[in-house]
Amino acid sequence: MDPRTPPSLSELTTYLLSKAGKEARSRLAERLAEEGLRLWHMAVLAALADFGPHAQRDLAARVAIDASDIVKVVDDLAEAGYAERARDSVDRRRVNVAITPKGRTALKRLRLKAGVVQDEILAPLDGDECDQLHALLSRVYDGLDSA
Amino acid sequence: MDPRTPPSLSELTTYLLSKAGKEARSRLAERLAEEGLRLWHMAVLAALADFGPHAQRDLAARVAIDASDIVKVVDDLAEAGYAERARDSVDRRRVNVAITPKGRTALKRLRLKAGVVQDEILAPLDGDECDQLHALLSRVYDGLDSA
DNA sequence: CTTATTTCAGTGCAACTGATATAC
DNA sequence: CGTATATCAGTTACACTGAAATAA
Repeated sequence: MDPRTPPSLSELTTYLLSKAGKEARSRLAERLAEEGLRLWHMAVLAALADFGPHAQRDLAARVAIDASDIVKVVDDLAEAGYAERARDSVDRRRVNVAITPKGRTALKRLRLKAGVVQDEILAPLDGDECDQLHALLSRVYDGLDSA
Repeated sequence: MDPRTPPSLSELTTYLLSKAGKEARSRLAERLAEEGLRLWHMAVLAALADFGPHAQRDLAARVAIDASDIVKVVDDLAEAGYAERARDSVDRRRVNVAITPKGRTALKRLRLKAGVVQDEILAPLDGDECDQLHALLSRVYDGLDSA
């Protein structure tokens, strides 16, 4: 039997969005697994690299993960030597998390992997079209919280 | 703390793709839950409406779900009166599944819901831009199996 | 005897909920 | 006291694996 997608689905932009997004995520997850990492590890490292140290709670908000789930992610990063925890000296409830030099090096590798996956996924498009897609998706992404 | 997304992530088209897709999926799932249905139920109904009756195994391939997971989906659709099972008379291993008139009516409702969600998600874009996005994503989607 | 289809039982991962301990 | 943070335990949903039952 031919495996063509039902037109009622493929005519939905949101269906294509969902499928392409899922595929991108799963391919990147595969690559990250080579290093024993998951997607959340990369997201957290990126947040720490881009915005500096965070309290764990703020880290969770930044990458939109549940506060109860970030504990294990930071555990793993600390164990790998990619991040450091330190009790906040003024508010001793808080645990500040910072990226280490080793973490920055790892993040560079992860970004390379992400670039490779992106090139695979966007292979059907030329450079201009990739830019167009990125611009359109940026606006869609920015509009997500409001509605 | 401001919850801005780390630029290292938002500059990745695949990140935007993944996030927008996930949001679209979860919003539609919410709407379908109002009818006691899930996303797979809609996908299967769409496949049956677009391509006619399928053996269960072919249905699974069509919507890219695992053969062992489609059993419950068809169970639910049959129980709701949206689909009918019938043993194939020539190959009695096969169970042929067909959509019922009631199923078609239900699918129309589901499509309306999907349209509403899509309008929400794509709200930042005008009509032409929606068309552009759909055209770009179609080509990305079509390229997914090859690489 | 091998293969195909359906079905069920179990595993692993991700996202969320609820409860607790500690500190403000 | 009430609130905030971090942590842990348990729940649900989802995708996949393995195996059994039936039929080709």
